[in-house]
Amino acid sequence: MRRGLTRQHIIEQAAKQVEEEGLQNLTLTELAEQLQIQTPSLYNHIKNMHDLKNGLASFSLAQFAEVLIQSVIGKARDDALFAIADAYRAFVKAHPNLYRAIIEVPDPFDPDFQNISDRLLSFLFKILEGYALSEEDRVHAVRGLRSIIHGFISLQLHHGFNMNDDQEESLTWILSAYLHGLKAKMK
Amino acid sequence: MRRGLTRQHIIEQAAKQVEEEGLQNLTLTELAEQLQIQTPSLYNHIKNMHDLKNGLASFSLAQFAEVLIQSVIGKARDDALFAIADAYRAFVKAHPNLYRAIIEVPDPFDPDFQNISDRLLSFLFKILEGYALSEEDRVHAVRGLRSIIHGFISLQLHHGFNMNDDQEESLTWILSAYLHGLKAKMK
DNA sequence: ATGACAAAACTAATCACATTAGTTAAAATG
DNA sequence: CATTTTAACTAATGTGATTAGTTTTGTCAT
Repeated sequence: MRRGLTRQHIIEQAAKQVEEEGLQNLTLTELAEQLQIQTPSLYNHIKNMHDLKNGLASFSLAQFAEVLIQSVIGKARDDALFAIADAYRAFVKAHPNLYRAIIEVPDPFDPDFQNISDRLLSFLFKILEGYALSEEDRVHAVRGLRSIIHGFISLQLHHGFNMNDDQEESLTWILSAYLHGLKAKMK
Repeated sequence: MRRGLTRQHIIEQAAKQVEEEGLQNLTLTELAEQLQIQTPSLYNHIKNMHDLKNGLASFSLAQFAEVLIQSVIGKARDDALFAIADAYRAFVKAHPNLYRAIIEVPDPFDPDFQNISDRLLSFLFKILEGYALSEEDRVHAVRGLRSIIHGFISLQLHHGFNMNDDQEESLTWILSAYLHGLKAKMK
C-alpha cells in the first residue's frame, strides 16, 4: 500500500522517539512500527541510521536556533546575552535528548547542519557587535560565549556537578564574570 | 586453558582499542580476539558492555586527573589555571577518544568514577583558594572554570568552531577574560 | 598427595538490529 | 492507456551482545 510518507515525517517521528527514550535507544525497528511500515521500507527515505541521525540533528538544531533568536528580540548587550543563556538552558531542560542529538551529530559537516550552524554563529556575532571589540577579539569572544554556555549545560546534562545547590544561579554568575572581563578587553 | 586475565587488563586493552577506533567501534568480539579468548569469556570479568564502559571511563579519568594535578606543581593562581588549561588541552589532543569515554560515561554515579571525579573537583577547589572569594562564590567559580575549559574543548572536539585560525589562542583569551571578571568579584 | 571447590575458560544458542537483494504494486507522467 | 518511477513488501544475511550450560584448571584444606 502506498503512503504519503516523507523524510521529514520520519525525522519528526524519530525526534519523538528520541525525546522519550534517548538517542541510543532509537531503533529503525521501532521507528518503522510507529510509522506502520516494515523496517526496510525506511530505506526508501533515508540512507541509513547515520543519515537519519544527521537529519535529526539538523531538525533539532533548527528548533534550537529559532528559540535563541526569538529570545533576544528587543534586547541588546548584556540583556541579550543573559536572555540567550536563559533560552539555551530552557531548551535543554525541555528537550535534553534533542540537545544531545545536536551535540552528537554523526557528521558535523553535513551541509544542512552546517548551514544552520553558520546562521546561529553569525547571529551570536551580531549580538557581540554591541561591544567595542576588534574583529579578532570578537571571534574569541563568541567562542568564549559558546564554550561557557555549552560547557555548563553539557556538564549539567552529564551530571558533572555533584552538589545541586543553586545551579540556577551559577550560569548567570559565570556569565557576568565573563562579561566583566570582556568589557576590560574593550579599552 | 587458564589465563592471568583480569578486569584491569581488559580495560586497558579496551582503552587501546578505543584510542585507535573510537568509542562507538568498541566491540566485545574484537576485544576478545585481541585478548585471545572467546567473547563470552569476557563476562567472567565484566558485567556487560555498560560496565566495561564505566570501567574505561574511570580508567581514563584517573589518567586525566593525574596529568592535571602534575601540571600545577609549583604554580599558583593564574599561572596554575593556565597550566591546567594547557594540560587539559594537551590531554584531549593526545587522547581524544579517551576524553570522549570520560564524557560519555554510561553511569556518572558509578562509585569508582564518582570517586576520582570528587578528587578532581576538590583539587580545582584548592587552586581557587588562592583567590579571595566567598565560599559560595568559589563554588560558582569552579563551575565556571570547568564549563569554560570543557565547553571549549568539547566544541572543538565536535568541530563546533568553523574557522580554524588561532584556536590555540582562543582558550587563553577566554580564560583571561574570565579570570579578570573573577577578580572583580573579589572585592 | 588428593578430593572438593571456585574461578575462568569453553561451546552452543538466542535475540535484537541494521542492512541488502530482489519483488510487487500503486501513482505519476506522457 | 502504456510506461516509468516511487514506495512499499518479503526474505535473507551479518554483526554483536548476551545467556545457559559444560569443562577445565588452579587452589586449598584435609
